[in-house]
Amino acid sequence: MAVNARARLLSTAESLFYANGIRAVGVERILSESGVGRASFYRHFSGKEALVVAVLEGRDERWRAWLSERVAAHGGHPLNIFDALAERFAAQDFRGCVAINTMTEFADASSPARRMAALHKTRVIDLVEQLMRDADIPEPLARAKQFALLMDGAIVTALREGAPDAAERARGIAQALLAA
Amino acid sequence: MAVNARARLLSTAESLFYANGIRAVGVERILSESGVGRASFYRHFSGKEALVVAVLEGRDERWRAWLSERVAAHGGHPLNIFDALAERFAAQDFRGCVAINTMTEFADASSPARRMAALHKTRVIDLVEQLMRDADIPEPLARAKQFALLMDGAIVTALREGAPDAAERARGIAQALLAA
DNA sequence: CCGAAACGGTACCGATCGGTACCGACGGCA
DNA sequence: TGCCGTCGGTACCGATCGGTACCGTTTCGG
Repeated sequence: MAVNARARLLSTAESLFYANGIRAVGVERILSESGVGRASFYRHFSGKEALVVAVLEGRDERWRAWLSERVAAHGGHPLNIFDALAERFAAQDFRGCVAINTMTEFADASSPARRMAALHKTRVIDLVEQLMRDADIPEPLARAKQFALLMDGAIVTALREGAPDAAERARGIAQALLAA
Repeated sequence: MAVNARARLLSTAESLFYANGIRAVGVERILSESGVGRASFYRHFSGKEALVVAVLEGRDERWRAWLSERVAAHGGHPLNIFDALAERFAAQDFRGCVAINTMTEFADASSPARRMAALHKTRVIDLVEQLMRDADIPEPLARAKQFALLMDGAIVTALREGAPDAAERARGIAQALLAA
């Protein structure tokens, strides 16, 4: 018998949510594309929202791991964040940031999904702050928040333009910022 | 008899879409809250998507008019864009940018709603570019694109943090950019 | 070797989705 | 006065929404 129903649900849901939006994907479709039975789904998750939160949680973890790895590969400097973003923006399936998309799709700021999305962003800022410290940049937290704003701006811009240019643009701004 | 059904539909839909998200608001709710009959709706709009596009169109026009006016009121310098944004972010009903929200909610980049949202952003860039020219800033288009990225970043950040601080942060970055 | 746990499949629930058809009532204009 | 266009109201459509209940089957550990 097929095992790991939960893992399949998470994987399928993550792909569908990211590609189509959360509200646009019904439970039915997740079930059919994952091959998981309806009952099994509700055995693992209390409902759709719980699945959304779990997906966001996994995405947060893996995305930050990916960012760390790619930044290190580009040299480890905070500016290399935007080199990593450029890679992501060029991907065929790029459709923005799940956390941003979640914030726009769920109006209630106190909903579990929104809280998870907000938590993701603060964790990214923590990561960036550590990169700042590693590079001996003064006021690492303030710098990290500035970079986070640039990252979000670049993500939205890349989604709008359908081109990875926004990463370079943000990188240029960040460079001017550090030089000032 | 009640008149101006179309105007009421647009006004009600705009409020509901902005506050709750587009997919989250059904036609039924727009009808009941606007007091417009079901048939009248489909007489004015070919469907929900046409209504969405019309709402985005109106929003684009009025938002840019509002931005122009507020920037002028703050002095007319491109940096005053972020003073205007700070006002918006502080509003109780602030829930990001309709164009950004639309881009994240609609996966198909070629859909009319997405095209309208993209058009809005290019028009905003045009507006910012003109502000750059008025302030005698070199390379106005490149500067406008940088500012647009900062604006989007500030909007997303403000939505995430639920506080208007992001506007000042973006203003600081923009200032450093012009000084460089 | 047997039972518990996890599984896939399906029937079903009320609610709502976007959309169509038709109705009677009211408005301004000729 | 009569007519025509706009209006609000409602019944209805098939499809899908998220969620529940129950089924028989498979896998695995005691």
